[in-house]
Amino acid sequence: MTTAALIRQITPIRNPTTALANIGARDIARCPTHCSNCNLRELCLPCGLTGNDVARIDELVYTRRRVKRGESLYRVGDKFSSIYAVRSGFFKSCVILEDGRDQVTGFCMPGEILGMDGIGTEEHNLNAIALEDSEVCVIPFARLEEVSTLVPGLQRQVHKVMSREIVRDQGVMMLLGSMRAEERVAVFLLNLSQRFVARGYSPSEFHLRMTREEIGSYLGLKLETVSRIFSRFQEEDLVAVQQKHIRILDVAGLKKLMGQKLN
Amino acid sequence: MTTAALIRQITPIRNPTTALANIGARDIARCPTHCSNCNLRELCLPCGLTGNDVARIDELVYTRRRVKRGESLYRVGDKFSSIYAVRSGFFKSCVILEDGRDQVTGFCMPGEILGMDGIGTEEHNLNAIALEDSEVCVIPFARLEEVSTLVPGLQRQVHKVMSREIVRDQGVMMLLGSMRAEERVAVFLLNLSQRFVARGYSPSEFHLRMTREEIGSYLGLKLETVSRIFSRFQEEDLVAVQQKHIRILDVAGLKKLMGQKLN
DNA sequence: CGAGTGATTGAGAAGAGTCAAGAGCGGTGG
DNA sequence: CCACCGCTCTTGACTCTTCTCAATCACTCG
Repeated sequence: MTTAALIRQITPIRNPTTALANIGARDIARCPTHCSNCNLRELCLPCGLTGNDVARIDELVYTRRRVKRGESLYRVGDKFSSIYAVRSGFFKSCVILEDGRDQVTGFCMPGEILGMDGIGTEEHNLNAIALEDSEVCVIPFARLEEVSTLVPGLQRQVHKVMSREIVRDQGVMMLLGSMRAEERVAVFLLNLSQRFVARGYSPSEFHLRMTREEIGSYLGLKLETVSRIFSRFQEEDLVAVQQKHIRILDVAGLKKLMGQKLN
Repeated sequence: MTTAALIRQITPIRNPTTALANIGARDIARCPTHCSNCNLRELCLPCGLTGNDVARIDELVYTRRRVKRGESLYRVGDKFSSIYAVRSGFFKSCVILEDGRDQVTGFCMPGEILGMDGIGTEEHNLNAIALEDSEVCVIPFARLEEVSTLVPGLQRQVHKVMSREIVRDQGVMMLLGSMRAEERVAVFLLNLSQRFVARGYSPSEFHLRMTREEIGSYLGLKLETVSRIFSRFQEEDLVAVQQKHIRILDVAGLKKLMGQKLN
């Protein structure tokens, strides 16, 4: 990466503002960046905290950072200093093996936290790459730890967020370890749907931000297999697929595909 | 990511070099229950803490619990109250789907931490089952959090342990998502070997505590496939397998198996 | 409008799964 | 001590899912 690109990337946004899932740049400049005003707060780090404690987070989260589509928020080996709350946009995290194999380990949407892979080793173990122009709130982890010692509720919340990440990963292990291709794709779609609902979007109709190849990588399948399964689902009237646009027609049908497993 | 990193990664606690020389089960049984005296302290929760801070953990960890082979330390749905440090023995963690599928999500050996799957939801999301008669130190999590607010080093350590668990899981996702059966088994063996070394055991000769079926479940393979691959490795003089007794003959050869297929 | 990605589809190959038989090991009880 | 049982492991033959390779189509962007 060039220094210029690096500088652009780490340039903080000076005038913090309120979070609305799809506000334009002009609006951003106008509103303050405070968790207490952010409409993602119920999904994000402050979730479950009371007004007072949220105010303590406000002190922490004063920087934002934009990441253009295709650029990375951080890369393997980068020094770890902060975790990030996605404000808008969409990310994938992935590792690249020396032989070139690239494994997507997760997708991240607004209100979700990125970067916890770096805490243990003090450098990042994953790449986080924007799948569309995105914006994140930068949460300096050392300061978060400091404030956590003063605000037990916040400490607890940090632990919960990390624990959920562990449980989530183990869900993916289950998916990769014991499900057939059809089931994997069904789980993937249903999971996306759920996450969109939680953000106030339609549960049944959405745009995939990632390519078939990225989906395949995440699910441990080849892109052709993903494509074939989308086609098969379409034939069976479970979903309507048009390139990246997905409409889920039969949630029950998709769920039935996977024995019983509900996430 | 390097192959070495991957092998390391699926190890729960990346230990800091200080290998412990030949601790046997008998020695462990003799020492009083204090982290500061424990042979495993360099691998376990206190790893990296100074004498003073370790003393604070001593106050926390006053209970131990024995778990007989085949019994569970905790089960899905149990109320979460503590995390556990394995003192002796061997555990697997697994989830069981309604349709009977059973996915092993990890194996846990002395010095490693179990139970962090429960923090987020306040109940456990996994089953932890002893593969041999085992003993764990019980660490009440609420008290750990309290003490953490007073001892920044400890808070940091808790975060590191959790983060490593996240990174470990992502290593397993990589394994399940993009490796062929042979590679998976090779990584599995090399990883076990590393973890035994860190505990002062032979890197090349050890007993598998788990069945072929459990290995298969963990690696996303059927038990027959695991068995066949062991046989193939034996034919190629990479390892000597006799039921559960494993001798690794050619570490380099096993490592070479990984990364032969480009994507 | 054309170039370049990304997506779909087909045919054939390969890897892993399934089913089944039998061997090895360890414990139990006659 | 031996025979038997139950469990785990090994091996073979066959099946089937998923991958690979390749051709073609669909969109997007300049």
